[in-house]
Amino acid sequence: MASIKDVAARAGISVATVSRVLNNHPAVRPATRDRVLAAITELGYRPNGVARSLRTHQTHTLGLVISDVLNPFFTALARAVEDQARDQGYSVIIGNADEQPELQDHHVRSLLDRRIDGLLVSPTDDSSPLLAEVARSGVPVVFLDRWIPGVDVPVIRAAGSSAVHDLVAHLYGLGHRRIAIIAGPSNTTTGNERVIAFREALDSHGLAAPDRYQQHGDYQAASGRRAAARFLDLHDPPTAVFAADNLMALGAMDEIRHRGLRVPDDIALAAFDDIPWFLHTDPPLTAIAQPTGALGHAGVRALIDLLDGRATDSVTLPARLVPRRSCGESEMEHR
Amino acid sequence: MASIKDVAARAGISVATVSRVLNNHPAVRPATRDRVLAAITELGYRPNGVARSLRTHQTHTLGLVISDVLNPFFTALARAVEDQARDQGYSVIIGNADEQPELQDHHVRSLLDRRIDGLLVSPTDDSSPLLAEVARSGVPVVFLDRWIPGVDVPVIRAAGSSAVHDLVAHLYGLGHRRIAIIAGPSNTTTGNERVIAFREALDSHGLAAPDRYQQHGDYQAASGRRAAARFLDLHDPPTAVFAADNLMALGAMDEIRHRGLRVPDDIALAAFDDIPWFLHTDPPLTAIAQPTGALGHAGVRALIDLLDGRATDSVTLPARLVPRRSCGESEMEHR
DNA sequence: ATCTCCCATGTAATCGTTACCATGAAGCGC
DNA sequence: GCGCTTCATGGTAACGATTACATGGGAGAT
Repeated sequence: MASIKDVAARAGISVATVSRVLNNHPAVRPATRDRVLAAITELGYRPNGVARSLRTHQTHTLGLVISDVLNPFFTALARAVEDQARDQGYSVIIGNADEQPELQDHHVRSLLDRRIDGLLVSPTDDSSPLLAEVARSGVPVVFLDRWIPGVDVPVIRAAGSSAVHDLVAHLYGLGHRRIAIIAGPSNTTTGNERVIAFREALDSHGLAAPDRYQQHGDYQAASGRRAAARFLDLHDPPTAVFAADNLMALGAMDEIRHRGLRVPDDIALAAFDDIPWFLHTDPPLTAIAQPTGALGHAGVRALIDLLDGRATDSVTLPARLVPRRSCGESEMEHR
Repeated sequence: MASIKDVAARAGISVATVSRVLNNHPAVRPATRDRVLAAITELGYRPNGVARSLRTHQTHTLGLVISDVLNPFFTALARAVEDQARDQGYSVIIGNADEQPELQDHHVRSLLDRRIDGLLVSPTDDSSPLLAEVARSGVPVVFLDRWIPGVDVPVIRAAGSSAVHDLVAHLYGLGHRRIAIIAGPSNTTTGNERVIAFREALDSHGLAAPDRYQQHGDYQAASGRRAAARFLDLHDPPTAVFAADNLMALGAMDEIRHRGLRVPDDIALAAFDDIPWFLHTDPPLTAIAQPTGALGHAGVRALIDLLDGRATDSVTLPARLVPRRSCGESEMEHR
């Protein structure tokens, strides 16, 4: 593969000048620039990004570590991150942590070894010594969706609390009084937040929140299924279930159907995270929609601000309730 | 950030020896190795992958260019590729072409500039001068799922044809005689193959395949919707529709429901690509399942074989029919 | 005791760029 | 016409690693 030296030789000029042309430095005579450009096309030369990175200490690459690529929420998030990064001239390397802290650490280390310019992370849990150290050591880091308390980096996330209140109000309005939650892992920030908002909302309607109406899952379908099974085995099963993410909602739906019960007639179901498929499930699922694209875009912007040394704040965007048929019929049905 | 020189200084030794320890070269006295290791942990040293790559001409990174990350089939494929690559000590940079040839070229170029060791591509269409040239120039390339005729690189894909025959037989068995297809773009190999298999299957049952029962989409939901609308507007609409990918099936379902019709009572629906959500749609969708994980794994193995200079063949894996309720009731219902 | 040979280690070239400094020519004011 | 600035360009050190080759010391063979 041709190098800058070959181009220089071909154009009868020094490598320094070729480099100037490449980086469109102003001090190059137009005639020379043309000669260089000609040599470049003749040789099919493309600058070696590796060498460039070594010299400039920049890779124009961002690392994105997420918990589960197969979760449509994270897929959409990754897509948004990639789009925005490309717009700004950056590539993205995605690391899929699969909700495993060790795998997350593996990816963080591997990305740092590749000298990515900055890191976007949605941490698997709320304490990662490695991430804390990385952030402290000055590597530009931004948390996306989830974060780690005590680690001082910008956090880009959606505030679900008011939408959760709306959801509970919606359920209450449809007559539900025994409402259960399939929560996320209690060692994730999103896991906790959603539970807290949920309990507050119950409280504000004077509803009880007994322990047996709260199960913890791991954001995977199978755990949603197990949690639903526990609820349905109770002597006074809940009339409505709120799943803290889309995959657990799917699992719960699975279990409910498996028992020959119907949503919403026998039991209502709602989920955190809206995804296109929810329109097409049987019945369409009521969900809390996060502004996924905006989150990804804001995350990249924040990280690039950090890279460029600009001041960067955390961003919290609103989530909103999207009522469909899975909690019972209401007058305000949306498509 | 500490470099190999710092480690050498700290251990009172030359950089060559540190490098030997790093690459566990045998000719290092255990005592020296320990001193080096100690210095490494004290300094928190991590080798600079960029410098290493420049020197060794290897990045231990693979490029994966796919047509649409948001399509669950490709998401799962990407996931499988990443898993297998990690097992083999490689990272993956994913480029999302969004079914746009120019974006695909952008990613290919950007990946090559980063000097990835090899490229996995699922081409957006069946002719890409850039990819042809890249392959000819000796860069290790493997095609995944789709390929480009005339470009001589290994192709890893699923053979859908026998499963398509099974599907048509299934539909025929349920009494369907007017069967339509929402095909993929005719300039993709998968688009064509599925149509050909479909028409052959119709033919073998003595069924006609009039032009009005064939529409082309672009593998996106909206196009499935439009195609379904055309079929439903006919004076003799088909009784069954086969969509050549999952997103177009989704769009078709959307349109059918929008018109107040029911699947399968008013019209049957089946899709190419099985995805977890199809279990939960209303009704559960009959689909042709590709061995997605195996495809991804085989793709990576083939590419690494190529990198290591081993002989590499194309691989074709079988797809299979997964009958559910969307084509009408049958005795053999699967969960 | 001397000669080999091998083992552990050091020296330095190299990968492909960028960027600093030097250099010579040209332009300009006086 | 002289000195000074500016411009276009060249030479070359560095970025951080790997690796071929050189080197010196010790062990084993004779």
